[in-house]
Amino acid sequence: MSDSSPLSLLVGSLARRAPLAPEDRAALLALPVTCRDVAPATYIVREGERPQSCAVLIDGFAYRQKLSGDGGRQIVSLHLPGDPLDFQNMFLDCADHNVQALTRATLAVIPRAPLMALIRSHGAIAHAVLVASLIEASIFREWVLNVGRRDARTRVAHLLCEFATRMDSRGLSDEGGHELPMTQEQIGDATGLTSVHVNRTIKALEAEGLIERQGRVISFPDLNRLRDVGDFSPLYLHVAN
Amino acid sequence: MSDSSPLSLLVGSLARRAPLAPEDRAALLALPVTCRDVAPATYIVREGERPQSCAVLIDGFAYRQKLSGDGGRQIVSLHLPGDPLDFQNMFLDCADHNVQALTRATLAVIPRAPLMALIRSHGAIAHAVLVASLIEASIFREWVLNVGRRDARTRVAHLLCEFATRMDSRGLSDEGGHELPMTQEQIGDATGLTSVHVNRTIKALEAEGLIERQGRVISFPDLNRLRDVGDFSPLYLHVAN
DNA sequence: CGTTTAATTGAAAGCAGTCAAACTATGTGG
DNA sequence: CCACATAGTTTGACTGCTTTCAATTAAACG
Repeated sequence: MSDSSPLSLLVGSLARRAPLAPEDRAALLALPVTCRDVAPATYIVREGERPQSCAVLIDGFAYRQKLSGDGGRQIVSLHLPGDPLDFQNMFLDCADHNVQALTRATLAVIPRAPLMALIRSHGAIAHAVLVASLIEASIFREWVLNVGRRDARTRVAHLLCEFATRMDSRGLSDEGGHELPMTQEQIGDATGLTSVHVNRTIKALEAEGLIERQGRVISFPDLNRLRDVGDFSPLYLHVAN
Repeated sequence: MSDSSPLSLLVGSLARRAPLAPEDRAALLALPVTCRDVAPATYIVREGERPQSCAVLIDGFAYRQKLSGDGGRQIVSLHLPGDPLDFQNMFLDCADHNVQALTRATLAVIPRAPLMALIRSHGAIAHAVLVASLIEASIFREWVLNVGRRDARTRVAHLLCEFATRMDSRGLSDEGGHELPMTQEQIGDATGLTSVHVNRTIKALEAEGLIERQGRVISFPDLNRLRDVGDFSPLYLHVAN
């Protein structure tokens, strides 16, 4: 648990559902790593590229995004500190989507070769990477459902619940509130709605007392009730919690 | 390539993007396996369960599906012969979605323990499983975009293009047409539309000469034009093709 | 402070949903 | 081989959720 290394967050993230021996943890922490600060909206991975390194989110938030032919943007997932941002590109031929910083963010960048070597030589780490990517896939499935079969009110509430739950499960929440780092346009891109309708939906949720806002800090006075509204069940996140 | 084993399809499916040595292939083909025929709509995996075996689709079609609280159904992916249907449940605590047979189907059922042992002992097979699940995740991302940001006409055309492309890439297409095994209601569940609107959309595509139908066999006289309409680019499928 | 970005609001239009009914396959049993 | 039952497709009329367009207000930032 050497909190001094930027990768200790990654170790915690991987070890949460797949056990890692001290030796595995040490090997991960010994990886060569470069830290990099990026501004909001910076592209971390671009569709079509083949990155030669793997970024891990250390601080701040990021998201995955795809563009449709007519210019529409769809955010397909959100990422919290500790999340690996492009494991998949180490194993696939080229990136099939974009990754962007949502806020100002700090990245730990690991060169491709030593990380690959580590995964090949340490079965437990390979296992943890597989589990992490399977959980990510589960979240994608839930998003297909969210965007495909729920109305605007439910969709937005679901997104907020997922965010709050994931923050909580990592102990990243402040007491009494979660800072939601998204603009209403970004919430729209994540839910398949327009920013105008997101605004109306959020104001309605606020009027009902389901959420409270002060600036960009959003809080959930009654998360249980919001979970009902958002048709939210945390099973798909596969958190012990 | 012993085509006699029901698992030879799986071997081909895994080996397509991650090389497998003859020894790896032989080990896969030596797995204990039971074949099972199921009727359309049979549940292969149920949300909440923890399966003790892993089904591989040998013949016919299947899909993954989730239900929303108000009874809506969202199909989140389609599966073709050769696809493993619940690798993820070997590594996660419990199933987060349902898997159902789309048509009458034949399954090869592998007990959990020997398959796990094989994956642990053969790095190349573990690698292939990871690559397969990463590609599946890529397809989920594209579906989020499809359902979230495209209009009905584009969505349906995209689904048809994906189906045709995946069938083609495995040599499963008949000459001059693909048998589309889905009802219009199922197409609606896969695209986030109602069956009524799917019907109108499909009839419009037919009137434009983009698709042809005779009974349940659908064909694509001009797949290139359909790809334009469906905003379809096969990059996300990660097929050599 | 001034400038830019984000949030808010209203009015109008449209795409897709809902409801209901008719029609067409498909398959089954007599 | 036909009559019936069932499942799926098709069509029309109407509704409504969400988008679009446009303008205003508020907040963030250098």
